[in-house]
Amino acid sequence: MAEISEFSRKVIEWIRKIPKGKVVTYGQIAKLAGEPHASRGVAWILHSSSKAYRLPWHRVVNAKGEISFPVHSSFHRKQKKLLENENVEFSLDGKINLKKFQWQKFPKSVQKNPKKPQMFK
DNA sequence: CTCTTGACCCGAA
DNA sequence: CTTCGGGCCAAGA
Repeated sequence: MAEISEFSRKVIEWIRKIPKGKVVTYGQIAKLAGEPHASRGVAWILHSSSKAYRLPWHRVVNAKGEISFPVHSSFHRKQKKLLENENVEFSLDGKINLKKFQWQKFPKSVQKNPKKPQMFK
């Protein structure tokens, strides 16, 4: 196993815990892993480690509930098919109803953190 | 070793 | 509505 940071390990761990029929956004995983702004790293970890760790990468979508791949891409069609096989519904626009299918690990109150250190003006 | 890239998210203008 | 920039991570050249 390659030596990876704790963050990556958490990301992989969380992804493996995604229940069937649920989807998670990149930002969601990043928050769960303790890095609210590391959604980019999450994406790359999936991209790179999905094969090595056998991760359900198809359950990870962007914040819009849409598959990140181009519509004409075979990956897009493959991911959509995998999700539909898990009873995940797509709208006509190809979007997923996050209200129903997003995997919410913790309540909303936790998502809004009263302490926001950075971002000075 | 450094530099670039990649399947992104969020907020501001 | 669109466009832009900042932020984080790891792997590859």
